[in-house]
Amino acid sequence: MGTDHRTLHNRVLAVLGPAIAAGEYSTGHTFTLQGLEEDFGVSRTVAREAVRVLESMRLVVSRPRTGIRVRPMRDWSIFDPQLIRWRLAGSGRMEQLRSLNELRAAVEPGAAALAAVRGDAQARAHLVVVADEMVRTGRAGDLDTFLELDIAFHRHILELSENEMLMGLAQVVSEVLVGRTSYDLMPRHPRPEALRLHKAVAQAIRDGLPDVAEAAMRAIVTEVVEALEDDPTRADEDDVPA
Amino acid sequence: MGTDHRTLHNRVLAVLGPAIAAGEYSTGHTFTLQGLEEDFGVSRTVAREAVRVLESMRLVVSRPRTGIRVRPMRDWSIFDPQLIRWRLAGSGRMEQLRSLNELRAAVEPGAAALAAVRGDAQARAHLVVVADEMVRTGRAGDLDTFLELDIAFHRHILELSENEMLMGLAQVVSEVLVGRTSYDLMPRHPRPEALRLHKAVAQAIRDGLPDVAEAAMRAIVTEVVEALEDDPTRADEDDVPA
DNA sequence: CGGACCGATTGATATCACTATTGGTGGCGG
DNA sequence: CCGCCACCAATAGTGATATCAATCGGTCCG
Repeated sequence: MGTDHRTLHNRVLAVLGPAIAAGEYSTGHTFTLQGLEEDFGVSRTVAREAVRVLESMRLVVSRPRTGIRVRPMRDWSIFDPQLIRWRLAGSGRMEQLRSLNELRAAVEPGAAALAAVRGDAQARAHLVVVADEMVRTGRAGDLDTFLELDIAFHRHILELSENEMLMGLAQVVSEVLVGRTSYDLMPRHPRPEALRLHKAVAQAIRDGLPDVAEAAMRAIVTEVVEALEDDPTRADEDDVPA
Repeated sequence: MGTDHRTLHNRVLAVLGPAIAAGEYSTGHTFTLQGLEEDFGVSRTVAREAVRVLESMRLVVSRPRTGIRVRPMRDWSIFDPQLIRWRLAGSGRMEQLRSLNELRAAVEPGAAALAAVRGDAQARAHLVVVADEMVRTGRAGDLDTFLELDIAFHRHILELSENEMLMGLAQVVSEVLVGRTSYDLMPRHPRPEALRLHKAVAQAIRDGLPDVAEAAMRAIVTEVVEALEDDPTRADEDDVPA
């Protein structure tokens, strides 16, 4: 799930990235390579590679004489799944989740409608299988498996849309779902209503009913957005599994 | 506008990135650092930094003994503006533009609606100024200035939505607009209808009319999608400016 | 006020030692 | 004779260090 920590520069990034993403260094703050070397106890090579990655995410710019400068947040590549993960780890988590879910609310209903008319029949039918699995594991309270299925479900729909950009959002959606679960923002049992809606989306897509699929998906994502706005720290009640 | 070519690793990326993005190396193809050093005549450090960037974009994975392996396209961070630019430079340009515009069609109308109710009055009013400028330079046939204004216009709306993720799409939209212009997919004079619609969006947002803004924006982006589908190689007629 | 200079800092290269992965190889057992 | 397992060695990436080049910001002097 997490980033590959085998390499040193990734371990530097695992600290530096979240720190910058969380706004601990204000826009315009400058690092020096030497400072990073000393702070993290790594060689110049490693420090530079870490900076290169941050630079490619547009979090910083590196220039001679000036050092490594934190860029304004508006420049960041905020669709980068790595950056999303970093930000979800920080204090602005709720705000970040809200933004992401608003994006999902804007995009996923349309994607569901496309999926109902574009995918091939077999792939669309498979969605119902996944939805059924979700219902089963959801009732059983197996959150880890449920998460996997939830990700697979939404990814599958985005892929059925046959639009590259929507398919690309699958990574973003995946991070949202993982983040929501790993930070205990999911109820211990998914809401029955949510399970029903997932099943409804799957069936509508299988049956080639774009309007129904869109409406049901819209219900899913708007429910999520509202749940976050209602009670940011605790999403739902429900009793504890065995 | 383009990438900073001052550094060597960026020059390597400027060749290697588009090549991978264009699919010239099939999934699973492996490079070696040594091979890259020799092919580009650069040192190991530079080759490694380039690989780090490709890795952070999820185009490749680098592992000992295996080499640097091209990942399947589904894994790529296709919202990375750099990657978008690389792909727009390649042979799949039309397909890429189509996907991007479908994304815009999904997102920008909703963003316009949000902008009409969220932004502060002064910022919303400024949009009308930009739209007027667009009409003027559009009629004059000054495509470069028009491009800048067009980018500013759409970015401004996305920023008024006060949603980080939508604001992040401004970079994507910017790449689309730049790409469409620099690859001569824009008519020499923007369509009068398009100009009118931009003005309508601006006024609706200024006047706090989300439904009107959404409808007008929808008209803009669907027109763009359809124009691409009608005639992929030539977007419009119109006579040559003075 | 403007231009030349200085030094701090990144950019680039070369080289060395280390480590992880893999694929072969040989031995043992079924 | 075939298959499985452990071990070994080749291969490539990983990390550290030293050194020089290029850049640019600020300062000092004319």
